[in-house]
Amino acid sequence: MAITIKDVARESGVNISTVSRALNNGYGVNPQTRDLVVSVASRLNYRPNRVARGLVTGRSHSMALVVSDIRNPFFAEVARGAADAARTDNCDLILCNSDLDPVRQMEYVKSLLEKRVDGILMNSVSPLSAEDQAELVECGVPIVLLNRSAASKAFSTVSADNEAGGVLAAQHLLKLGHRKIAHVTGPRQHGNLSDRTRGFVQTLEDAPRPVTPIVLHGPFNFEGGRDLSARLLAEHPETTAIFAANDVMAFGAVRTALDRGLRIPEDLSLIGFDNIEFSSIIHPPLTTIHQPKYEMGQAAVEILLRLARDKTRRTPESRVLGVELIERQSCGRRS
Amino acid sequence: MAITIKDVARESGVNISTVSRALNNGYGVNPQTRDLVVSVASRLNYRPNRVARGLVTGRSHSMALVVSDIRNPFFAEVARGAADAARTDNCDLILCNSDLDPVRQMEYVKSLLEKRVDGILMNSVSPLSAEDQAELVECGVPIVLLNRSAASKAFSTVSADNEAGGVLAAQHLLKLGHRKIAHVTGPRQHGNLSDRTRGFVQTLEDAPRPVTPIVLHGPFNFEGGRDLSARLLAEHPETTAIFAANDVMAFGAVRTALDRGLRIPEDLSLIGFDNIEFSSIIHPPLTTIHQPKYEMGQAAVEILLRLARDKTRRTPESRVLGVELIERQSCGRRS
DNA sequence: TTCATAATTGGAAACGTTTGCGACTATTTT
DNA sequence: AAAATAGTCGCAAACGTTTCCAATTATGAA
Repeated sequence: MAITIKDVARESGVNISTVSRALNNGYGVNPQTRDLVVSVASRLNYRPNRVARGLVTGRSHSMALVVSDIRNPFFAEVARGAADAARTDNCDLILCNSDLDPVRQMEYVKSLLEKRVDGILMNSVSPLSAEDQAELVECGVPIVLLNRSAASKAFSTVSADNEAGGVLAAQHLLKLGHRKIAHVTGPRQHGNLSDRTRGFVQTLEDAPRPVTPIVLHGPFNFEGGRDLSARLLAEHPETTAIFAANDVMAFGAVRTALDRGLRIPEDLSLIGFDNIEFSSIIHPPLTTIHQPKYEMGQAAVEILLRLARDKTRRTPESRVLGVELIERQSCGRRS
Repeated sequence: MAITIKDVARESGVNISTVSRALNNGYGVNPQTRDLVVSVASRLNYRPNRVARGLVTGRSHSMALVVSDIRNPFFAEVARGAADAARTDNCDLILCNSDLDPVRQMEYVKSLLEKRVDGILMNSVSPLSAEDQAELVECGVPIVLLNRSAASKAFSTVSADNEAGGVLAAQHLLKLGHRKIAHVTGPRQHGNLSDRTRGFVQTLEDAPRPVTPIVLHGPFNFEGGRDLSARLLAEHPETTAIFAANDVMAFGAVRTALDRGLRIPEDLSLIGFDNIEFSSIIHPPLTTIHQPKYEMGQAAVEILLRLARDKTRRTPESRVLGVELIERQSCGRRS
């Protein structure tokens, strides 16, 4: 059996309450007995039982991260930021994959509530029914949503400045002299994607010499990028630049370009969004809009930590983090 | 405050022990009162406090995954498999990133022990000192190591059949008629890498017309693959095929080939190891040895789960999972 | 020296469960 | 009809902490 606070108390000839005080804050206990207790504890190799502590303090010192799939490099990066931030407060991070399945997501949340997690960082609540969402805001545990700034005001949110990213992409293409511009993106109802699209389209239309881009919606993945850009180039071969709503869709566009014998960036310019690691590895290295993924995870648990401490006034907090244009070699100049 | 078993007991007019029995196994309690209790519990929206339960049962229903970095796609896939397997037993998965730093790794482990996790799935113990390793085997919590079959017999292990993967790669290249073959891999002391190397080299040397490959060691990442193959091709331009010890190194070799104006697979054949998602996305799609990453994560927590249940005879268990050649378009025929 | 005060410690309740044991009732057996 | 048995259920201890409160001791001021 593991050794407990009682063993330490017996061995040092004091009461367990003294042991507890000596080992925790150390305040209000005689330095001598404190030293004694500490030495006995380390000699016995005592490790406090954190679940017992959690029972009385009400804090479990764990956070949860509910994403659609950790295999998505975007979420992996967020997870790393979140885990590192949690570690600074001795919290650990529970990983849940929902595949955006509402049932699974609620199952996870309920299980997490039973575990009394101190906070939950969630990918999305949009697939959830209104009742489920209401239950989430009522359940009492702090929740922050990722990249869902448009969602209910009841939740805290952390997101990248998606609209600004769209603007950056448009400006870059404009500056390079492009006039035949297209945009391939995910499903229409996708909140932060439409922010990107809005910033992009608006900027093109507000330009001194306005451009109206072609916008295509489809699956938010490699195949979507590949197929959408194939359709696009078949119908509009005059297109000189494509802005993809994320890097993986851009990779799909690269594949299509290669299949059609187009050179990048000579024949076709490509710009992505996310700046995942493989954007710099692929050929040609992809010009893209950098999202501060690691920092988003970090910021999210910082908010969660704050909310967990102030059990009183828990006003939701929202942060939007800046994005950045990363120029690599997939965009070329047009006269 | 959250509502507890006492509230349910009071509301249904029975003792808390009856509530507990009714809600758990349900055995030994009158079907009528059972139904009553269940309905009251759901009406009050009662959620059992799992930390209180954990305190008495001694099981926390959580597992931990300690990897070097979740951003490595290999580990992300393992994590997904582990999380899914854990979910089947209502366990959840705590994610820890060690960066292979021994200090951080031990900190994490100690923290996990305090949390009374039911098991730990670990990337590696090799950076740990002998005392630390001894402490791990002594601590009483089941541990399974990933891809470290050569490690101490005291731990359970799950690994891919690395040697067979090396054999497969060699056979494939031989079959395509290659005679000038090289192998770029990670640092020399890396256990499972040397398994791959051994299988590869042995097979080439044992062939009817034996081949002695050039073997280069370097950093186990993109830059390593890029630089090693650059050096290789500078010194041995006659090389027609390279086996990289993982896909990311292979991507580095692709970059080098492109830089030198070599076509893949016409001028240079490439074969990787891992079969991460981007292997099929990159151009040309990479021929590689598939590791069952998801299944490895799954198998690991299955072992952990079994070990957690049988607190008695805890004999370490080892499983090695098969690998598979995935033929894509980065390897060509030589006459 | 005496009293007030501060510092240190112990006792015990509490956190929310599970579970062994005994008591009581209903059912069956002889 | 009495005894044995099975089915229900309540009581209370236990899990390992933290923390409030009271008790004791040491310290300083008057």
